[in-house]
Amino acid sequence: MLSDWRRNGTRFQFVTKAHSRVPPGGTRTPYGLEIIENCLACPHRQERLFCNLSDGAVKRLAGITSSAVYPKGATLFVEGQPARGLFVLCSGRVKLSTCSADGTTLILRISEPGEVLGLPATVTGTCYELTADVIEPGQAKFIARTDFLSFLKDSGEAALRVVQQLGETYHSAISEMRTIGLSHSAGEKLARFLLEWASNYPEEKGQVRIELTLTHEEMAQMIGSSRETVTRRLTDFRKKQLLEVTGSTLVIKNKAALESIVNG
Amino acid sequence: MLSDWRRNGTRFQFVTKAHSRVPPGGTRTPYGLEIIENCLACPHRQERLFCNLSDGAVKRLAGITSSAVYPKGATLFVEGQPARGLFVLCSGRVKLSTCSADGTTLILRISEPGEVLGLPATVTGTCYELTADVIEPGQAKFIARTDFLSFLKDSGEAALRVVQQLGETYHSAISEMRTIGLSHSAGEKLARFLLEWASNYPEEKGQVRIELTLTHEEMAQMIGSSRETVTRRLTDFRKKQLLEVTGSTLVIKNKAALESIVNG
DNA sequence: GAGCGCTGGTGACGAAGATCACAGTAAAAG
DNA sequence: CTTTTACTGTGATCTTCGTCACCAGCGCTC
Repeated sequence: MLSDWRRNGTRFQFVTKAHSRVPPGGTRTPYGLEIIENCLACPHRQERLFCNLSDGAVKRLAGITSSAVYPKGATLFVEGQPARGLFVLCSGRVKLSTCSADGTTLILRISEPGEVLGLPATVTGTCYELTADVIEPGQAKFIARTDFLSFLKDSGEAALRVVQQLGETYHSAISEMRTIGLSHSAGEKLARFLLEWASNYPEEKGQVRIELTLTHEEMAQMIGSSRETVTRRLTDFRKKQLLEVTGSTLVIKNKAALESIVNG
Repeated sequence: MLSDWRRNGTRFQFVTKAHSRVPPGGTRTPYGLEIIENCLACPHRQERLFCNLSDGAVKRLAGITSSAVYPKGATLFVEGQPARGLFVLCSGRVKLSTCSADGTTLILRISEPGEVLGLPATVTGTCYELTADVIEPGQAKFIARTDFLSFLKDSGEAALRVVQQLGETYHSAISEMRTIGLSHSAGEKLARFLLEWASNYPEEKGQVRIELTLTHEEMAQMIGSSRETVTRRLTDFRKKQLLEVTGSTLVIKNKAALESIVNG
């Protein structure tokens, strides 16, 4: 399932913390990122399930969170590690994966800003079931397990929010499961994956323009296939006028046709 | 992925409720099941995550639960239905599956007594993501969504327990994901599945005796393979002295060898 | 006891895809 | 500006597994 020399996957074993301090008057880091120091004043607070708590709860959380900016390639936590706590992703994108003894990797999810990482393991007190690697630099807040649990005990509001968040996480896992488990061919899996990804973008006349900053290798790991077949199926799709690819932008030209692939 | 004439999978579309009333002095139904009327006095209460709440919480829950006994083949809920509420499985076993447009079925889990079914969909207020079919008759308590949510709001204790339960559910989903997504061959998937199943039974000198009341077809649906290959791999394993099968009892004779299959 | 529904067991065949190997680019590093 | 590294694109093989087809056994009902 792995091929070429890509076999030797590199992995940062230690979290690389970068400058989280904002220079006086400035809000930009070397990465060109907007830094969120104060969750209360965060511009995204409303739209994010876990961040949109009452002022009181957010203030209390502020007391137990620590913030850091992570470069591309940084690892937030590793599968099998006892859960130290959870991360709230403020910006950037994180790859959640699991890998087997022989190095085969399965990517379960690409997390977007606003998501909570490591929540299931933190609340159950077990080990992280996945590995979290930063694939697009960004900021994350860390909350230690014990702090979080005592916070949860006091705040019924937060507990409910956590319940919802967990429900969503589960939902997306099932959805991923369906792409991998219910498809007859790699083409079907790929179509499923692309449609799933496209569901976050607006559709216009059966066409969707999506940003897909993933390598073929990574897509292969998401659908449980090999890099070469992803390349081949993708060119098939292009030849059949279903897609157009320009750099990291992918335009689904014929969404209906893709859908008919997954629905047999 | 489906074969033979087994293609036409039957599915009960409506819940079949059976006698839940216990005759005076008796605790047995026509199914030979022990009926649990009162959760407070339930002999299993201690050992079951969700049932092991304080007396107060259990009493309050009693007011909003309804109990029923389900025969084999009954369907508790169907994938895609708006979530009405959740079920607490008191006894019996339930198959959780999802199926695609062409009828291919993927089984995600066989639930055991004490588990909560339909929880993620109920708390997020979405549709059930899976279908729940009874494969071994048993009793389940039903709690309607709105009742449950208002109960959760008041009881921080219960909310925490729900959080844990969701974490466990997620954990098992990931584990299932690994069997399906990280294996190179059907044999590997089957070995993974058997070992996972065996982890609930005691090991003795590298041997484990497990009860496996699943048909080859069902196992195939659990590992995302076909009935015939399950049969073939299973006979392979027997020929290699890794297994012994007698009726629904399966003895793993050489656990180490099975493990070496999954670890490459 | 004849027939039917469901399950397990096997052989034959073909297609899909993993793997290997290498060429061509494109971007970063030196 | 060259060199290296990372990614994409294809061709040739070879294995696996899904599919079709058929048989046998078992429990059930009529």
